[in-house]
Amino acid sequence: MPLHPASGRKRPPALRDVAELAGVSIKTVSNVVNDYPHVKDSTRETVREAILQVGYRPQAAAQQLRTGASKMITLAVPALTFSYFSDLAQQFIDEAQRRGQTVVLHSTSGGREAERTVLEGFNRVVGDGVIFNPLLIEEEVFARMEQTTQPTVFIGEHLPEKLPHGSDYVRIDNAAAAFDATTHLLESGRRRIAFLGAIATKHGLQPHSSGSLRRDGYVAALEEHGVEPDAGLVQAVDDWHRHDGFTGAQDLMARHPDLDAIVCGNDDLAIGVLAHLRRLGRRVPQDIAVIGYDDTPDAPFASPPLSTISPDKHALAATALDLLTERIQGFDGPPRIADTPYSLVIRESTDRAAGDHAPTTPSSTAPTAPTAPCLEELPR
Amino acid sequence: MPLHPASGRKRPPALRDVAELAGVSIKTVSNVVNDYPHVKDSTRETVREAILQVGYRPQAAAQQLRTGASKMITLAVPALTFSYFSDLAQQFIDEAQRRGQTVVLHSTSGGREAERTVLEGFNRVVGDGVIFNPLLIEEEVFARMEQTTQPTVFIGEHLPEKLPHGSDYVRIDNAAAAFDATTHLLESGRRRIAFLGAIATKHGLQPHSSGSLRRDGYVAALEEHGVEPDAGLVQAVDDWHRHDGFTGAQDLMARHPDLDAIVCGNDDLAIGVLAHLRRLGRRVPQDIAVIGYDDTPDAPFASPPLSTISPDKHALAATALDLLTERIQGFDGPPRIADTPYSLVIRESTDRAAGDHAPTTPSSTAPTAPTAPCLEELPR
DNA sequence: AGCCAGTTCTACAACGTTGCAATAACCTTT
DNA sequence: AAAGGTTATTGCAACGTTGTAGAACTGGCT
Repeated sequence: MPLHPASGRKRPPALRDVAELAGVSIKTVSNVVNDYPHVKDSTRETVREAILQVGYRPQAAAQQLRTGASKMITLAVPALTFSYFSDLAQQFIDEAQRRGQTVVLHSTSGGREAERTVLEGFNRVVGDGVIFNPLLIEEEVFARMEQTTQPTVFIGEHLPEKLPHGSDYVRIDNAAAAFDATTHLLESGRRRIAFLGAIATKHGLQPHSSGSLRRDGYVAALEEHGVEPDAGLVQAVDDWHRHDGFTGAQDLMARHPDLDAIVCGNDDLAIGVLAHLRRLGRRVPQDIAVIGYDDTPDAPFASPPLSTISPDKHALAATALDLLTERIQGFDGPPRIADTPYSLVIRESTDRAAGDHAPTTPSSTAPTAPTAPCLEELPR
Repeated sequence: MPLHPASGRKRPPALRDVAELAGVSIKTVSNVVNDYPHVKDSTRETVREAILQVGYRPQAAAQQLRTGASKMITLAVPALTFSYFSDLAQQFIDEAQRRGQTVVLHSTSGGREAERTVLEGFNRVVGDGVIFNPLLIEEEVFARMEQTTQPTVFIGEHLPEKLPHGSDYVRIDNAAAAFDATTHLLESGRRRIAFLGAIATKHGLQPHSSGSLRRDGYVAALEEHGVEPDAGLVQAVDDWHRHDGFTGAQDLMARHPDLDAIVCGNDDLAIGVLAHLRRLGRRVPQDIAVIGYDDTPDAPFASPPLSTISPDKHALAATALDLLTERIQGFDGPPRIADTPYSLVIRESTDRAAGDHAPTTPSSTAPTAPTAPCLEELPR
């Protein structure tokens, strides 16, 4: 029972222990482990046995120290309690696993300090690069950064004017998506359309947050269709949880009982909105339409099933990992920006003819879910 | 621009670089970084400046190699697309962050192979210990394991007869919780109570899965109240997603239109069930009661708000980390089993008098959610 | 001056791994 | 039987860090 010199704890088996047992050099064992071709078959066999016998497994730390690469990447998102981020995290984990990488997960829990820590490279180096979805961090903090301290890919909507050197950015064109969502409502005849989701918090308004971008798309669509935007129809919320949707709808409906549609900043908000409308006795979609954003797993099971913008999370994850990998492998060009596709998913919550047809397949993103004998339409 | 000898990539600043700039020894810099007390104030200052100037950050890998500890722990769960697991993961991340630890997240995505990989210690050592929530792994695989290859804490319900040496187990008494849930229904006068959630898949039935334990509690409660359990009222499902709840309810209601309550294996299933009942025009809770398990963030926003078993996820995470930390610090006693509390949360879906009172506060688990000016009751 | 007790700083070694270069063993071919 | 080539194996050094032990100072006391 060998002890670690510094800690006094049991030391896990190392190459040395295998080598001793197999009667070969440490390097030979290393060669076997790494499938180096020039090893005699008989030796390889002996070593393999010894490995099993002592239960050897390579120490990632030593490999990283020696090779300079850890095959680990850090993913920093606000909080897994948002279904959008837990879905997204799952995509990253799967995609990384496919590439032989391991994901270290950091949650900034929406705290500005936590985000700054991420941006400044944490307090220690762990992993080869970072994928970071900021929410709150101020633009000026970005601006001050001349360059990143390790390969970094930003995701999300918090676009700074100028990315730090050494970083890339993968986004979804939020304004365009919100434009499409709003256009869909306009084309189905809605005219009094509210927007729920501008963030006005104790922290002050976020100029580049997804809320503002989506609102811009909403406004643009109205203008394009000759509908005068009304600032009173843009409802601020404290946060983007279901709960905020509920109270937001409360405010909105009290002030504007004549609304015939609400564009929501995300699905969680929309689900809260639906809950309030149900309470008011407003029928969705007959009296009022509701559309969300994110296509969370809840959306098809909301009552009624929720129309929404469905970002291609898989493409987002894959693209971000591609860019990050290039950075890790030494690419040192200027910051790149990649746009990722999205689609408009129309379900019952915006479909006036609902209940008559609409065989919508809920798009399940769960990896193990069967391909769905599925749920056609759900009554409200 | 120093290159890494083995990879040819840029080498991040190390203690050496700081030492050179500050004109002191490497060890002195190390002492400053680690707040060793016997350092002259002036020296400390010089070194601090040099650290900032070169942008030094400690390399976790080298620390781990030297000290034998990485301050990282691995969390392996089936999939973050289940709200239960994303909530739980968030709890672990927060709690670990509070203890200065970082979480490496593995997703087994329900695959048996992936789970076996976790159990066998992955292919390389990363982090100081593992928290593992198995779903599918066979009991015999556990039984064969004499001892774990690194400190391990199991969570979840898949209790093997005998834990491997070096591991602990934190669980929630599933049978008791399901017993309580069922008793609640019985006491409010329900008699034709079905159970949805036994897993019967291509993989075969899972003897120790949470589904079976919960079913056992359900059966026990019926017996205790003199209600004859009816095997026909136990409905198997392929998986535990909302979708499966929908189709499961379909089967169940077709065969037993007279049901007056359904106990669901988890909240996602229950939400699917609610969707189907709405479609059938059954009123919940007047005609039929539905109760879930997990208290996911959706539950209070379901229509109607869902009664459920609320496991104390925070206690679960904290306990698991406590036990794991003890193992990491050298505790080598026999396997321990810890039970974690749960509570029965009664919302509208099981409350016959619903709509009249019931000022239920949705228990939001989101870290940033305000303490709720809240949603009283929601109409169905 | 000489000595001790503290404080401040440093040299060394080792953690487990792998790239490099060198050696040793083995076959061919002359 | 020696030269040349290929295959198999190995020793060395270094990645960045920190525990240990000890050296070099400082100041206060006899």
